[in-house]
This record gives sequence, structure tokens and C-alpha cells, in this order.
Amino acid sequence: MTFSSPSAIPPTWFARPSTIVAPDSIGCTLVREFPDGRILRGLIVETEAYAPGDPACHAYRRRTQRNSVMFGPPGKTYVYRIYGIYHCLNLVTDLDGVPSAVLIRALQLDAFPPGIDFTTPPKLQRIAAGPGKLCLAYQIDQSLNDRPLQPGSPLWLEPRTADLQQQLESGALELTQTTRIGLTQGVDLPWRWYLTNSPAVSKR
DNA sequence: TGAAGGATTTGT
DNA sequence: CAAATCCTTCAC
Repeated sequence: MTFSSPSAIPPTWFARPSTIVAPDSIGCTLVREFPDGRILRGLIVETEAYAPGDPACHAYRRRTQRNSVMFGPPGKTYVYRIYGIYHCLNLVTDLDGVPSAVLIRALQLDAFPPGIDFTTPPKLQRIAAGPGKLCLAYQIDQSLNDRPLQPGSPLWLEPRTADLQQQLESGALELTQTTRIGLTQGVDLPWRWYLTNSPAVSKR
């Protein structure tokens, strides 16, 4: 017997500009279901937006095989390999035909991920502090590209808890908006957001 | 068909 | 600051 998760974020939620979805994603939970059925959850604490007309966006020049999923409907994964070593996870956003995405840059995990040997275990708060590191922890590679973000898939999102939402509204928790990291173009666009003072953010 | 370089991370 | 490492993208 299977039930659709009432708390999963629906595709329509992603059908907005990446500059809106990116800050809205902070505080949501990224859920990973491994092939063996184990579930891992992490709070999204850092994101970046990539949008049409943005020279740093992979889809800036034209549609290619790699970036094609960004041109498609929202609510799917866009995973790419970076520097031949790591992977990065994006959420495809905005309307079908509008190439844009939100890069997930850091997660605050609630448990150590399975399947990884830590000879010298780092702090739990730093294990998913960075886009490449969170993909290692979540075992995300290109086989998870172009997957719907919904229960039954390897990855999906759950909304902010009422408590966290209230903390944001009351100012007990805040978002910091600043410029993106590691770029050579579009360096001045303030399209990076993170949960202020979170110990799991990649860089401050 | 070849060459340059990248939305990173770690260690020197 | 340089290395690791590979594949995408663009130029010839």
C-alpha cells in the first residue's frame, strides 16, 4: 500500500522564476530515498538562482544536450558534473521553455548519510556544506538527472514546517542575500541566499 | 578533431 | 594558490 505524501511540494510550486524559488527553498527539506529504501533528510540552508539572460547560467548561450532539462517543465532535477570530480544538484524552475534553475549549495543534515566511510568524521554540520559535498552525501550523480521531484523518485522536497515559517516571519531566523560563488561571469548579481548564521552554509 | 576551462574541494 | 580530473562546449 502506498500513499502520496501530503507534505511533498508539488510541481506548480517550482513554476516561478528561479529568483523567487531560490529564497523560498531555504528552510524546505530535501528528501533522499536510496535504492535500498533508506530515507535521508536535510534542511536546505543555501541556494543560488540561475535565469535567462544570466551569463553564468549554463543555458545562457543555447540549448545543448547537457542543459536541455533546464528548458523543460519545472519540478525536475538538473544534475551536472563539475571539474571532473563532483556533481551539482539543481531544481528546474519557471515555465516550460524558460531555462532556469536553483542550485542547492548546502544542507543541514539530521543524520550521517549511509554508505560513506569517515576515517576522520567531520562535524555533521559540514558534511553537506557545499554543492559538491551534498551530492557526495546524498549519492547524487548524473543518473539522477532529469528526475521528477516527487515521492517515489530518489529526490523530492517538503515545505517549511509551521514552526520554521513562523521563525522566519518573526525575524528569529533571517535570510541573507548576496552574490554567487565561483563564477567568472554574472558575478555582481545578488542571487545567492542562505540561512543567516547557519553552521551548515558553505561560505560566509 | 582538438583544446580550453568550469555553478568545487582540499591541502600546501 | 595549485592540483585533481573529465566532459561539455566551441573553434578550426
